Amino acid sequence: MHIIEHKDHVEIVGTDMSLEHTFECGQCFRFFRQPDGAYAGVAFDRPVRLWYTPDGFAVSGSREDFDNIWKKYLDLELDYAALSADFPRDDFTQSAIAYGRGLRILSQQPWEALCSFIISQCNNIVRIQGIVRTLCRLFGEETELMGEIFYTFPTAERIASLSLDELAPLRAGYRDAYILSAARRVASGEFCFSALERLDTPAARRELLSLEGVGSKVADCFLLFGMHRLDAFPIDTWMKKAAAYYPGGLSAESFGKYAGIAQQYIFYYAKSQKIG
DNA sequence: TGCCAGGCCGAAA
DNA sequence: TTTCGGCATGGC
Repeated sequence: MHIIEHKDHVEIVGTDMSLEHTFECGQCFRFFRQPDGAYAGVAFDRPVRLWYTPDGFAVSGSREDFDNIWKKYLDLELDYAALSADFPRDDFTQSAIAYGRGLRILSQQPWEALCSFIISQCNNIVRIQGIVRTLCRLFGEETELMGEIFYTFPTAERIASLSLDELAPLRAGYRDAYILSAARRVASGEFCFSALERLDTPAARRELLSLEGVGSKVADCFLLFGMHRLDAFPIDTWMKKAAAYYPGGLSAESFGKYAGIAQQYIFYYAKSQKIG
């Protein structure tokens, strides 16, 4: 990986980064493909654009922002091709890896990931994106990039100050109460992300299950996408169905300490094949 | 129109 | 311990 600094963006060459696989694999709900082919969204309260260049891809903003924020957010220092070489050799897993080539697990902010995956339960991705978009537009802060208006993800404190009636415009249904409950526990300091960082993944998962509206699936998605616990392994109904295609069944042990990355390849592939 | 969606909760078996 | 109905909403 080689970095080239430009006036208003940074170019990264020598990676297998796939913007579409990374931003369209269902791990985040805030980035959208633009008419010019770039991906634009907001993370860490900053609007950002990413696009392909002849030799790699580019990220808007300064070299300092790239070094401090985007390099880690995009998980650019982990060699996904090398680690996925150790995954099982069955056709199903290998097809999933090939399909999702260049996919990277983002390091999203914990509160945004938790809130987003509470919203995700029993919901489809297009509608999740819509609810999150409304949440940010109504309660986030306005920001701007290249003349386009974006909104930051609202803080837990901001949401904790709201009522259920004020959340009703989200049209999130029964998830309103879960969002509000989680926001209040986070904002009060009773539920602390930095304390969670000090726990191993199973212990952190147990803590997460104490949140209203957080079960095993939401907990694992949060651990993977909000805390970058690459061993977290969301198991749900489609995964059990997908296991029918994998002799011997799918399990965390099959993929070692990168089970979370593997499950994301498989999730993305299974959706494309309409498995389940 | 009906099925389904990155589920969770509480009750019943 | 597993199973099951209910929950809000809207994409397809």
